[in-house]
Amino acid sequence: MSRERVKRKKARHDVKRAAIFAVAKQVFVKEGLEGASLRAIARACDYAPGALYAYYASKEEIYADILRDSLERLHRAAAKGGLARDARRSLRGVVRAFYRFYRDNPHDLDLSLYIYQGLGPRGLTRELDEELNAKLGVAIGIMTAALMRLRPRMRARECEMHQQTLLSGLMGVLVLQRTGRLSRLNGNPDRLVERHIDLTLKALAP
Amino acid sequence: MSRERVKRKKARHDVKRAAIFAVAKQVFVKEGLEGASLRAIARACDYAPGALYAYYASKEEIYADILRDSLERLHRAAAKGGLARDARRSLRGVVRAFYRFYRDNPHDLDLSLYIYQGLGPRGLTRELDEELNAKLGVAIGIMTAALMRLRPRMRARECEMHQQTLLSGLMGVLVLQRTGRLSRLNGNPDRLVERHIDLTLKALAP
Amino acid sequence: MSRERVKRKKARHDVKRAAIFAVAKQVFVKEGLEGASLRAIARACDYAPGALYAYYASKEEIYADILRDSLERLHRAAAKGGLARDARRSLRGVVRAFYRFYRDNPHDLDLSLYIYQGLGPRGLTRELDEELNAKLGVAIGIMTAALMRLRPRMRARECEMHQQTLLSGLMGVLVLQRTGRLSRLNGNPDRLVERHIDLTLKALAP
Amino acid sequence: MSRERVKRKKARHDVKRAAIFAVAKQVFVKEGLEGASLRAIARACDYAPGALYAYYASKEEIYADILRDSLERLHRAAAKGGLARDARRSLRGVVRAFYRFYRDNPHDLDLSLYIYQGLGPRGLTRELDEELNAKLGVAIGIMTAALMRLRPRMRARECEMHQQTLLSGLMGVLVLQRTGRLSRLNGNPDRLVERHIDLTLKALAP
DNA sequence: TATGAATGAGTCTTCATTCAT
DNA sequence: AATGAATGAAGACTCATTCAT
Repeated sequence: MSRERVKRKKARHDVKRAAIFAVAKQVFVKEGLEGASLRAIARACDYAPGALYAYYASKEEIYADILRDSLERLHRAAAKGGLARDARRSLRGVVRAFYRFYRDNPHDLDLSLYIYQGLGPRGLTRELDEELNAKLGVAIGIMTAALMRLRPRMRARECEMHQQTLLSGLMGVLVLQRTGRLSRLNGNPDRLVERHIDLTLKALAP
Repeated sequence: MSRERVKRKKARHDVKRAAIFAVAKQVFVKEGLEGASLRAIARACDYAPGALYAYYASKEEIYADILRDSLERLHRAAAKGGLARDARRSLRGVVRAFYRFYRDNPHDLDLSLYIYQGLGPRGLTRELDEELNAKLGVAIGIMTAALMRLRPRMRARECEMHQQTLLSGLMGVLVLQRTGRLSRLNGNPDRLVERHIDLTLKALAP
Repeated sequence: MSRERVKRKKARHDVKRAAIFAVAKQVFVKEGLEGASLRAIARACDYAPGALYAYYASKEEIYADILRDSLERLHRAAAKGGLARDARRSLRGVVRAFYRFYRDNPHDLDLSLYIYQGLGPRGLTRELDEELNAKLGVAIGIMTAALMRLRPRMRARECEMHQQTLLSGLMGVLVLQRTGRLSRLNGNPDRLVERHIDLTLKALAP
Repeated sequence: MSRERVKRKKARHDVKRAAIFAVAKQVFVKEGLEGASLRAIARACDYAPGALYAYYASKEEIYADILRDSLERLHRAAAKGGLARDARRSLRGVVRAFYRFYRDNPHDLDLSLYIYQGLGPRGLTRELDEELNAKLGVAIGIMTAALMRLRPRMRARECEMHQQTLLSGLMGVLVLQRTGRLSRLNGNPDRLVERHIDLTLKALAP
């Protein structure tokens, strides 16, 4: 077979894999992770269940792909959010980007919470787990960078604390919002996030 | 059948339902949500699977009962936590109680996050949702009370904001912890919660 | 529920389990062990596959039951075969019984060969394996007894050797017969077995 | 297409088929009969699964080829084993060779037992069976020859009996060994085979 | 000749739920 | 009130085989 043909075949494969991936993501968005079974995905693709195995070696691999994709989008969003020259604006930008990403893509939040439910990663391979955690680390690193720009001499310990305070704050807002609690309490999630940022900024540069 | 007999019958029924519930709770605590299948619960009760349907219309109803119970325990814990005379200590006590409850009963956290994902097969959830939210409101009210004691003249809006800031902070810590993120970040959940409290206290009474 | 009713229920259960067992044995005889899948058995029983799990906890348990039954019949046959007063006749009787059992129930031969195919017991639990091997040991013990009656002072080592020589001889005949080789070679299995017995008897009491 | 070209094509085809066969044999030796799926073989050949169908009409045909090959190797081994001048040594050599071949290639034993259980999906087996039995006949012929050398005037009937006695003896040892029974009985397969040979030799030349 | 996607039937097992008893 | 048998659908995954390319 000519190089050309091999390439085309590969391309066709990739296109189809991407299509499956897209459908899988939709299924997962519509049905939640538990509903996004191999069968369900296959059905949505008009495939027999076995057919998916030409593209993914296991269900977990599909999940991993979805999560990978999610983390990459998060990363991009955070990076873009932290571009501002001014350090304060940069930090605010990062945190907002983080927050908005999950606010606007609530299923990504579900995903990132669910996958680790139970005691640890459920079906994911050790390596995969590492890879995904690394990806998340990179995204969070952007927040660290913004913090350090704000106070270049800050000790690592302190920086970690601010970062975790912010992260937990915004995560809490997201979760309360996602589970419907915040509306019950008459709260405004956007404002709450700003509030968390303000508190940290005040603590950092009084 | 005489009224009396009907009553007794009802009483007997309730006792048994309570017994089933107690066992179900244990099973759920030991095995987590996924492991607490109807069959598992029935087995633990020394009942045949079908028998449970005399007391609960569906598996979801059992879950609902467990969640109800969870919120009640949370409520009690929060109330107890807020008993201190001193307003600051009282606030700190409430928040800590909230936090510790979920920290020490992580399955309750799972439960409270889970129930809102995937609505459950029946229409059940609408009314249930109302009831459960009301229960949660009561628990949170305790936090409100502590806040108001600290600054009696505070406007409702402001109070809500502080309350939500605290709540989101501690929820975020719990979620990060439960999903294993916090350990990755080298964080200490207890200290983080204290930090959130400190920030709010400082904002309230500088 | 009254004792009586419990008993009857148990009885009904046992009857059905026995029925399933009988069907499973037939399926296995007709289709071989590989063909005797849970589904196939269920189909033959006019059951949904899941229904069998009310009677057997796993496919392996069914297999085990079939094998157990086979070994028990073998044991009974061997015991009956060794009843003769005269030691020589007794030995001959045992060996013949052994041989005839498998000759007349060739599927039991398949079973006993298959189960241990591959490196070891395939899906059987350790305990089960032990149990079944013990059963076989008992059956073989009858042969040992007959040998010892023939030469009461024989050393254990020697006895073992005679026993194994006989056993391997008759097993070989069975296998050659079962795989169609013996007919090709114009051989008579019955006579061959007698020959093996004769050889051993001559060696024992010249 | 010219005759020449047709021939070359055929040759090419045969070469490739042989290559596939070689790989298949390796796979089968490494993984056993169950593990040697079409896909596994294709994978090992660096072929796509479908490609094999250009060379073999079905999986069963591959198995048949492997069995054919197995019998040929057995034949060669037996022939080589019977080369000794001295008739007794020659007989002993043949039997040992037979035994050792299967002892050292236990998968060949599995194969030769398996093929006759479950006829294979196609009608293939009828003719195949003929062919394979012929092959086996040749291998066994070597044993006959050695026997006849030992007692040139022996009647055919008697010779057959000795041959079958030996054959069944060694087959029985192999089967008992392969299924783990012999170790349970504390037996030594090599010694047992020698014993069978001894018994026959003694019967032949007292 | 070879590919590799796709099928369809198969593997065992678990589950919530129903229903005759 | 309680049983437990039974269903039917679902879970992930594998396989031999076919067929358009």
